[in-house]
Amino acid sequence: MIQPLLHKLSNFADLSDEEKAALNHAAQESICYEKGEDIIVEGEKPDYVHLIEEGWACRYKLLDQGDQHTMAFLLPGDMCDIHITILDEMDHSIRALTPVKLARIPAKEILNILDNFPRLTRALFWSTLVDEAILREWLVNAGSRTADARTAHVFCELLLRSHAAGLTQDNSFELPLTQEALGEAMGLTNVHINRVVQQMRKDGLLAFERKRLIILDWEKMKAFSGFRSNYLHYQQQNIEPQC
Amino acid sequence: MIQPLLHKLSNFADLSDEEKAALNHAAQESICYEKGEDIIVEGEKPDYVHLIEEGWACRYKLLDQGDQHTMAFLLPGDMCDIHITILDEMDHSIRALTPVKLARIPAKEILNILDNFPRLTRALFWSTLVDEAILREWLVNAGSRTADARTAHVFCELLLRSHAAGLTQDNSFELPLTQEALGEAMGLTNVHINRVVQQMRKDGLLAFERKRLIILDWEKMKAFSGFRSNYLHYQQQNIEPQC
DNA sequence: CGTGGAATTGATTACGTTCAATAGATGTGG
DNA sequence: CCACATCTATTGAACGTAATCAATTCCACG
Repeated sequence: MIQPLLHKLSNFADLSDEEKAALNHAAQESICYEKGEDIIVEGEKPDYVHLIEEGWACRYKLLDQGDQHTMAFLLPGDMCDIHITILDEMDHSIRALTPVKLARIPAKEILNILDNFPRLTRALFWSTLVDEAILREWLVNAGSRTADARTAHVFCELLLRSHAAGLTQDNSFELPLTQEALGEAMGLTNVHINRVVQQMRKDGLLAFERKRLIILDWEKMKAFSGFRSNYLHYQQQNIEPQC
Repeated sequence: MIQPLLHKLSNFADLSDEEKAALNHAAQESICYEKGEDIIVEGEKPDYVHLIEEGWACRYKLLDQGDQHTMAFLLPGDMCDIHITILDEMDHSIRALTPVKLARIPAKEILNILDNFPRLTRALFWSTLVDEAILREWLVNAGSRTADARTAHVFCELLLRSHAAGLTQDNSFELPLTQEALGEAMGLTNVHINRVVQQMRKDGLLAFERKRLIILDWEKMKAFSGFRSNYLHYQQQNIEPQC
């Protein structure tokens, strides 16, 4: 199923049934990975483009001393590696953070879409540019925001992205990550993530229930983290929740 | 003149005379900005795509408290805002760091290239994906490297990028930035940049002459910063200098 | 009910900031 | 060509955020 992708792209343009069918046709084959498994490793040149159907993954790089840094969270509806149609090889790796189900789209199917479905092509290009915009915001986050504001900012983003993929209930979404995995994305230790999250709970900003994150006070979260949603480029109204 | 862009794209593919002429035709009109002037401001939707011909610029975002974060350095041959062909509005601003000369390419000229010059289109898409890869590396930099390694890493990158644009002499290139401007990109204060640069000079890694940065020991710089050039996706040989 | 991963807490350390002052460089007008 | 103004680089001292190291508690799951 490619519902999350369709749901996300609908934020950019209303796709025709024909266009939806083309996407669906391309994403026939599915493949599953276990939690913790590598989907693509730096240096590879895969023949397929991967689309997340269920579960979470991350982009990451290994560093000299053996530790690693997460550069992106990939959730249902996100493309993992559309770059490989152009670039020589992957410059980073992708790993399953939960059990994931992926659509394997043959590169030639993507090229077919690029040749024959201009509006769909623009929608995919839009999605790529949004990914780049997210990267810019994460860079600002890492470089100029304090640990607590940074963490809150990513939570705000993930709520809206989950919402765009049709995965929210009210102001909550499934966040199936350990504090350690969060830390690797924020450039913080699991210890410090823990303290930051605790403080935000005390302040009534958010709550956790199982692996579900509930944003209790959206306006406060935005103010606290300096979050502005413009970089996500959602054109739809009502993208922000009411709390 | 679009020499720097052609020089850079030659790292991806050998363009035909016809393709070069098409690019040249698109980039007829030029415009100059003073040092410190904004070229594009967040929220705008410009009608032209800007290409740097001479000088340096930067992408930046303003933060709550009035300070700002630089997300990219743009040097000759770099496109500022090819996104605006798809996205609704700019989610960040671009400013001249030195006096700059830009080519203003009408959006319709870009669309013409996209429709009629597939190899050129792929070359431009390659360039966009490299920009995204640089962003990922900067994110790792900001999140997981110490101030000195981070600074050295960016210097390594700028040497190779300058080289790709045909702007190096031996192992040196013009770096027309204040330590404050560098700091805004690294998420460091000007004071700390100063100390880091001084230490690297003492260690014989690099030297400054006017506004020119000379890499004295490339291998040491790479080892010190954990720099690997793969993310720049240059396919040409001899991209790395001999020291 | 026991086991192992995840979350939590405490104490210490270090990297980089902040504030403040000085020195150097660059540019401009008289 | 000098005097002044301004921007940039440099240095010092104190502070603070987040890392590190080390335990302990919690919890999901077999």
